[in-house]
Amino acid sequence: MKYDFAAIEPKWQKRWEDGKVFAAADHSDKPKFYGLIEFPYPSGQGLHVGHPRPYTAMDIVTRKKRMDGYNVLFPMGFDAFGLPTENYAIKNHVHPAVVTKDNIAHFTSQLKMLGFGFDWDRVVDTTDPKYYKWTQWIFLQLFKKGLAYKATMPVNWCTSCKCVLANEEVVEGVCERCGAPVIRKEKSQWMLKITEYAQRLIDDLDGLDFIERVKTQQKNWIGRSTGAEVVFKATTGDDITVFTTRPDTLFGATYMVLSPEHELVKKWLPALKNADEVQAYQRAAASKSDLERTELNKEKTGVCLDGVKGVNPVTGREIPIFISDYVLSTYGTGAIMAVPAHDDRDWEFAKKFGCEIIEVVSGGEDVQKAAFTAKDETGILVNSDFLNGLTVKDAIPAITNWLEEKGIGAAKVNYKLRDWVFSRQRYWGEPIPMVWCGKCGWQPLPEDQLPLLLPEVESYEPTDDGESPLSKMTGWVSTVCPCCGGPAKRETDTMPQWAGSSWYFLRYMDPHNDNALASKEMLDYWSPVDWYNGGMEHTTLHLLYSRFWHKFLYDIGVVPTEEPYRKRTSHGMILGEGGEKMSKSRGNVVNPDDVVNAYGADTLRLYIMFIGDFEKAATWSDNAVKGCKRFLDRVWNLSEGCNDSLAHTPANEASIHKTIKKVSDDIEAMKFNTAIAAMMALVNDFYANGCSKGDLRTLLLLLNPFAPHMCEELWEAMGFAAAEGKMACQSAWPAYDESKTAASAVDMAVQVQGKLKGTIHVPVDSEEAVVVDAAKAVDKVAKALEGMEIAKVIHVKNKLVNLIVKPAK
RNA sequence: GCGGGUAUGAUGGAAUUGGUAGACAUGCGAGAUUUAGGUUCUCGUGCUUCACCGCGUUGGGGUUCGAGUCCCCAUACCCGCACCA
Repeated sequence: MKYDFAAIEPKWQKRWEDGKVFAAADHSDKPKFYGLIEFPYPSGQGLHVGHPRPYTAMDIVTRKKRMDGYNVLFPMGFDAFGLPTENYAIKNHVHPAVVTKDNIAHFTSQLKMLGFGFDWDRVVDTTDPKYYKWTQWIFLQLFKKGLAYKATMPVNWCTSCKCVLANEEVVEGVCERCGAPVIRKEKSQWMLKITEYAQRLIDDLDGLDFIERVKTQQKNWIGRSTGAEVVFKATTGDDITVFTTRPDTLFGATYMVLSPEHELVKKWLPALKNADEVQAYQRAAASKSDLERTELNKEKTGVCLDGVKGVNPVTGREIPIFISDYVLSTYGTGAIMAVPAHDDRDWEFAKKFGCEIIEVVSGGEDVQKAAFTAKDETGILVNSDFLNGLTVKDAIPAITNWLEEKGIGAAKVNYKLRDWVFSRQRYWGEPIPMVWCGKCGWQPLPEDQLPLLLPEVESYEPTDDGESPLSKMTGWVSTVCPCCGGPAKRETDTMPQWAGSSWYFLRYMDPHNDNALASKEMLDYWSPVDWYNGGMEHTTLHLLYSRFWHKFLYDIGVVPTEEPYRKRTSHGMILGEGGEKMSKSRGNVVNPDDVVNAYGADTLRLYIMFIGDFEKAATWSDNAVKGCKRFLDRVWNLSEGCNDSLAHTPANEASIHKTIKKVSDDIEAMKFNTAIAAMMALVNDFYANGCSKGDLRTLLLLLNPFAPHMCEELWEAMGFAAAEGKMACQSAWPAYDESKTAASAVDMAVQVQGKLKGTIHVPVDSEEAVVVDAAKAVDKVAKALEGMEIAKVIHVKNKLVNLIVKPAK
């Protein structure tokens, strides 16, 4: 009989689904295992071959875990709010909810076709009101704890999407999604205080089993730096607080720089002699896009404020104050003390504007020629009164203490991480459940009014003035104040796409609960996620956001663990033939449907796992797919050629035990490519040595997580299903016997002077004398030994023997 | 600029603690089966003057009996961050 994947695969998919084989049990004596992959955005294009890479990997892991005897939760869902759906709806005049429904149906059928062992009873859809009710609920809790607030601030504004973006969504000055320039715009926005969690988000990484680059990337993004805040007086009497990581260089501060947006500049403006020039600079800075700001960062610009000076608090000297866009309004205090002798940027600015450069740390080259920035023990303080003679390391705490005693400064930690801009001026998102009352201010919607449903609108187009399409729905916008009952208005912005994905893994634990986001019992049982695989591109977005929300939920007693995910791994991208990113415009997108039709889902799964190192990018190759099909054909054909014995064929015994060990270890380490290679090698052995029913049985168990349809079919055909049930249901991952993984005899390398001369076949663990005798019998060795005597023997058991020789006397 | 990573046949990629480099697969070559194509099976396949010798893991040095693996220098490519004081 031929391997008819087109008949086999739908047959088993139906049986698995009808039998609810992959349903997770809410109560079980087995240990639990929660495996998670990032749920997809259901785009109109459907799945492409990049999607199944992480899904197949986690499917393999969870199928093996089931066979190891775990109660497994392996769920799937859809992150369905988002711009592409909304844009499609605008263009084609369909409701986004309709588009979403169709796309989800399409994705679902594609996923089922690939045979993933998802628990389909637990599917979540972030656009389902029963789901986003709880997304809104979490927002209300954040608001009640003071972690959600509305603020007017310069935000990233995408000129094409007509929408604000989070810092994390701006890549190289352009919109991550559409590539249009991003500019700064003053807008009133809902913000989430993720900065309040900055330190915990760093500290708690230590206890987690995350791949190292995820940890470093998150730490760098949060960007902790320690230093001090120092208060300078201005000649106007105002205080100017600056942040510095080098308070030790205070004596060398010869000027100050404020960001163009700094409040004091506004206050001083009428009194400045060059007010026009200052205003012109402010306008220029405001109109620059982020891209322009970064591109122009080679050349420093700025304007000196004419009419006000700062006073260095330790030297008492009056120093000039500049505004410049190299000082960011959103970091620290938006103002710096400039120490050109010991900071590259200040040095560059000072050279251009002719500011004084005073050395206060000796040990470097001439500070008139370059800044000396070393922060280690090489520098000794000079020109610094009571700090003179101290190292930089000692001077920092000394001056910080001094400042604290005088009340003009204090130690301070700053983070690069900014609060999360949480409003979007778009339709297709969760409505923010807040009400504005002229008398009472912002009021949270009472929880019993959740979910606050998205109203029907006539147009989903964003407005040019930057307001959400919801703002036009006057009937919906007008409401009553939950506090005083007077007339009030609803918030018309919606939440960003990251909202729904920040807690979806919790919903899987108890997806149909109407009284809570999930019951305490289920949260206690399933938390935390044991293994979460996802893309590196989410490291500073989804992964960070969801850790933040989870910590908040922990703090208010909703979830039982401080961290949501115990282990995090990451997969590489699948590139098109030619090594380029798959994209519609390049025309190199591979559709999984086509591969399934031509070769079957098992072949596709196997190939995607065999393609290369799971963590690295891999290039698609149509040819290489055929090799995996060939392998499955060979396994299939074994079933017709094997003998009836249930015992292992003696010649295969060692290979079988070695392969069990290899496949078991490799799945845990996500080295799927070598696990498959080992099984291929085993099949080659079976062809060479003959194969018994028992040999094939073990192979099927090992191969089942990778190619489950074919394995189920053979399992049944060979009569194992009658006694043991479906492969997917039984927990009998094969065990191996370490002592049997070694053959009774081994090939050892023979070297003379470290050069390979040949190999010998000797019993395992042979003594040195035996090995040397056997080595001497090798022709090439005998030749090399002519006229020589052995000076030294290096013997590595079962590996090699190396004879060191010298001329015989 | 700073931080992290990678470099192995024609190709994708393997190589516990330093111990037979190139597993496994693709491609290619030869043969068998087949009316033929495809499939399947067998054998071969790092380079080299193809027997010997020699040379081989980006390049150059070093440590070692022995280096893809460890150390130093250089080159190329990739990723992250990028005026964060």
